[in-house]
Amino acid sequence: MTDLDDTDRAILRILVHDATQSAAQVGRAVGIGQPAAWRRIKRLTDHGIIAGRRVMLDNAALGFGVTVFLGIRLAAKGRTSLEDFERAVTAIPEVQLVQHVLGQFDYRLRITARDITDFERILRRRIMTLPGVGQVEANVMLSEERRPGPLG
Amino acid sequence: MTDLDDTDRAILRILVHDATQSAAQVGRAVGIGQPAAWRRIKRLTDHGIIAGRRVMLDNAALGFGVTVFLGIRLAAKGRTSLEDFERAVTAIPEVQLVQHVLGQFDYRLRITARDITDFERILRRRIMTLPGVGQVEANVMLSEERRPGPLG
DNA sequence: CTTGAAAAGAACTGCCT
DNA sequence: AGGCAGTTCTTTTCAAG
Repeated sequence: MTDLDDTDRAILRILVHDATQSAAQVGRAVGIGQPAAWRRIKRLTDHGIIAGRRVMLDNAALGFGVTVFLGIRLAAKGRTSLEDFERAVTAIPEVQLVQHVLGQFDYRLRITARDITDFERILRRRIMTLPGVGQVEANVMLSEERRPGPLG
Repeated sequence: MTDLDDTDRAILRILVHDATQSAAQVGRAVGIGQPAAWRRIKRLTDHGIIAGRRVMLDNAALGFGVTVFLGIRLAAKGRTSLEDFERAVTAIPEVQLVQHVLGQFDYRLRITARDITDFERILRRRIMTLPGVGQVEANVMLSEERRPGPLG
């Protein structure tokens, strides 16, 4: 495992929040020069600690004002049913995130819909018809706040 | 609300997956030139549809191999208790995501821990001592798959 | 680690179809 | 809207302290 020092952690903290910053800006923020910052970022990327760069979309601005989290417990758990379920759930365009979990539920899904009516349509016609669905729990998201996480 | 055409949607689909691509590369992928692609990306950013750019971290590579989702129902729901709870939960470094939700639970938290022992420590000393916690449900994440979402 | 420099490429601008 | 050409900036690599 690669060991990171405080400077690496500071760099990650910045880039997780805003990856538009240049290596020079990041370097200035953490008290090192541009080449040093660049080398560190490259090392973190090469070692897979930085796993990728993505743009974040404003779902509301795209007309998808409703985000719902579903907890799904499968009725019949066989080896094949997990794969069947995953294949089917992956084909639903409104599903943003599929998490295989251990606990009260077997899967957690993040769904985006235009409005509650649209969500009901997705739930009835897409989710409830998935192979093997048992108990389904829904939580509508009101607000969300991302935190830096274990980096501090 | 800004209306997007198919080209805009194609651009977003690419950048949500990998934002390291240059405007020229994105343009080539959607069949337009570099300046046209750049102008579209800028417009999408200015209109807030692209809400930001972030690096994705590999929590496992950072030594945080365990991700747990907590559903939390507050015991006493008063006007102040929501704010007290949010303030306290925000101060826990292992909390990556705080979602205020409507449904069976009041909040959903994403927690990262080094291992299950570490998670138990966080749960007992940090989560269970939060102001107003009632019912707590935990799901340990096994795997996660992101999908393009409503864009296609 | 730093500074400085140079080459490549990406970002940005103005003009034209 | 898109394309072309040019300018400015960052990125990326180097040498040297």
